Amino acid sequence: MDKYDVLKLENKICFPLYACSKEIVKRYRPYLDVLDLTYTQYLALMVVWEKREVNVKELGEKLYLDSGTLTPVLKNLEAKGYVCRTRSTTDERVLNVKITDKGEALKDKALDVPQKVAGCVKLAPQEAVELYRLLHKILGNM
Amino acid sequence: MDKYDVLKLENKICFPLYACSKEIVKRYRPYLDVLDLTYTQYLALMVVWEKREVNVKELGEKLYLDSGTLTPVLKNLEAKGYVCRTRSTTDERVLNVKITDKGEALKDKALDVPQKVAGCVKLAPQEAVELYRLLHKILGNM
DNA sequence: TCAAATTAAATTGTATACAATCTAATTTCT
DNA sequence: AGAAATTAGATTGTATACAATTTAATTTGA
Repeated sequence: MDKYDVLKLENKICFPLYACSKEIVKRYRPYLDVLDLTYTQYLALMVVWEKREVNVKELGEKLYLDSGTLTPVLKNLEAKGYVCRTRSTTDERVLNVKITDKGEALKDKALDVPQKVAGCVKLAPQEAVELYRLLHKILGNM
Repeated sequence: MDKYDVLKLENKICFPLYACSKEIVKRYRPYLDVLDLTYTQYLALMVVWEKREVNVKELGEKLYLDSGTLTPVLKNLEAKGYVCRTRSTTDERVLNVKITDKGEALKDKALDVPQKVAGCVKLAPQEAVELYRLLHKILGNM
């Protein structure tokens, strides 16, 4: 044990988080490719599917993303016809993102994606629950 | 509970992993800014600091990154004078990345980064150990 | 009231990520 | 030996991420 051990990858929590996240996102790809969606587009759609209408600020808070990231993602989803973007009439600064019929139809095609990806995360059920709890504890504290 | 609940953010393990990873990486920024390093550059340097010399393939396996990502990162680190990149004499396909004196000097300046960032991950010690175990279990299975 | 401060998105610039492809070097196999 | 297959990096193209700045709209406060 020398003083440089703190600089080793194995001794960190951030690196496995980063690596795990990337590897699992990669597992989504084949299933999302079929739907012509990227993971970020899929994340954004999940929120719009649930709320039917949401503004960019709310979406950013849910997804931990800012408008610099979301603007092109949402323009892309609009170009594909899954959402429409309209300024709020009561506050022109606010952009509302609403699901379209085509976007609603996509929801049914996406239903089996979670289950298919879940197969590659081989944790016991109680381990998944614990991981979920720990991640949300970290997120809640920052 | 309807059939669309599987498409909610809260019901997934991947999204909190993705969000947690990004939020913690963000916490590195102020400390890495001082060293003129990005998180990815810092990750790469950690491996080079530990092994002194490593080729791109080995580095990619350690970091779960491919040459498409690593090539520009390593060129950047070379431009800053922290590493040098030289082709192996026994196999011209292989590119060796070696720490320089300047890179070695940077190691000491980076020593307190982990501790400073650790403060924002407010987990009990045994929770951090468990999180570490779960993440490596997932990584080991994929 | 109306200038100053704040806010929501968009834009700009830099740095990843990664799939797909390409190139050059090395191995394998007949 | 020499063609075919494999391998290591680099390149190309697309899509994030995010800090910093900008723009336009709204709210605050003297």
